[in-house]
Amino acid sequence: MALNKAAVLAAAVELLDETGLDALSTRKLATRLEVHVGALYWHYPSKQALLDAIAELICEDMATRPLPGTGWSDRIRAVAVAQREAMLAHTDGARVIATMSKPGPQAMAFIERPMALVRSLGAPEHEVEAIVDTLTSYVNGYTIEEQARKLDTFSRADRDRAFHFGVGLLVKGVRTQYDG
Amino acid sequence: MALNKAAVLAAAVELLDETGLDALSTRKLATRLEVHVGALYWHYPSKQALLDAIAELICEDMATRPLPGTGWSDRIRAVAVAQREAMLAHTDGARVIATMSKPGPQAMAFIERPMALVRSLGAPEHEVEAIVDTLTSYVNGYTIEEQARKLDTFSRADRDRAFHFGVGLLVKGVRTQYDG
DNA sequence: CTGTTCAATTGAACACTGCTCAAGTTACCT
DNA sequence: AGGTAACTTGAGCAGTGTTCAATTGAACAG
Repeated sequence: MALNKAAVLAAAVELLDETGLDALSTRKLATRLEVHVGALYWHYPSKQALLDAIAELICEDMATRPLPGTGWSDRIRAVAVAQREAMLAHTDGARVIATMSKPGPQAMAFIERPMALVRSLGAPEHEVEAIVDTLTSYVNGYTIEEQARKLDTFSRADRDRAFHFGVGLLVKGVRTQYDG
Repeated sequence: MALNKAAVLAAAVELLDETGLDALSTRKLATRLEVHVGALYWHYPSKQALLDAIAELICEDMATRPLPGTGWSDRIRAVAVAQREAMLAHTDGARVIATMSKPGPQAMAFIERPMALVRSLGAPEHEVEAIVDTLTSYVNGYTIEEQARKLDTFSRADRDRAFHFGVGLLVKGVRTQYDG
């Protein structure tokens, strides 16, 4: 009777971190919680709903990390770093984000940060969306690839370098159009 | 006795296109080929191997599409378009590419095209790789998102516009550093 | 023809998966 | 003490990827 949404979610994140997304099954989760499978479905209507909750947790992390830097380009870089870092914090984190069924409140909260930043450059609203969409698409794409194939081939330092380079390219592209 | 690797692969692509990646099961594939499940494993050692073969097919498409345009930036844009188009040609194509276990010959052949293009700008080799990696990461990230959540929310024209905008941003970023 | 070889397929199973639900067990409120 | 709502159990359904001994069928050698 000690089970609740939060406990299920916490155990699911643990299991995800230890074994990865493909090995995250409702059976193993139930075993870890010393409960039968059916009990999980009282708290979450489906495995996808549970994965969506994990995605929201990751998005909350993205949305609440501090953004060091004062200038515009430093802060937009920091947004990209926060997005990647929050996904890297969990095994297959990027894939969890990619497979979420629809953006929840925390996901919305997160994109509001780069949106406000880019808006302050004076870009028209529909281009603000396009720019932010481009940035987040790149970060997702890079991190999915990173977690799928780069983790045991490249050092963390190398991966960071490549990522920062990519973000730099994008930021330069934005700057040539709206800044200075 | 008419079964062979090519026939299995072709049927798998058909099934993928009709029902999507999540519904692509070895059982349904066997039924379509009027064969028992076990027979598939004579031709492919695992479902993943079969998915890798589909991924290679998509990559071959990326690598062989014509690249219209004469100038440098037109051709690099065309590479990005070819990459996206080849993935859009199949249901969940981008996800198939993202989950392939390792890049095969056709995948290598494809990245050689932007590599050569960027090399011709005079960038040092390690930056060539970083630039191409950034571009392909963006295209993958955008197309994964597109096929997962944008297909029945935005028109094809809208999606094309957003994509071209993103590619343009990236190209501008590259240009400010190595061109003119 | 016969006999052998061997690639290819069958048929049946194994160990898993997400999910459902009637029946039970609690825990709390009146 | 009785009733109600919250929660869990236990068993099962329909599906998944994968394995493998046994069988087929065609090609080839004597």
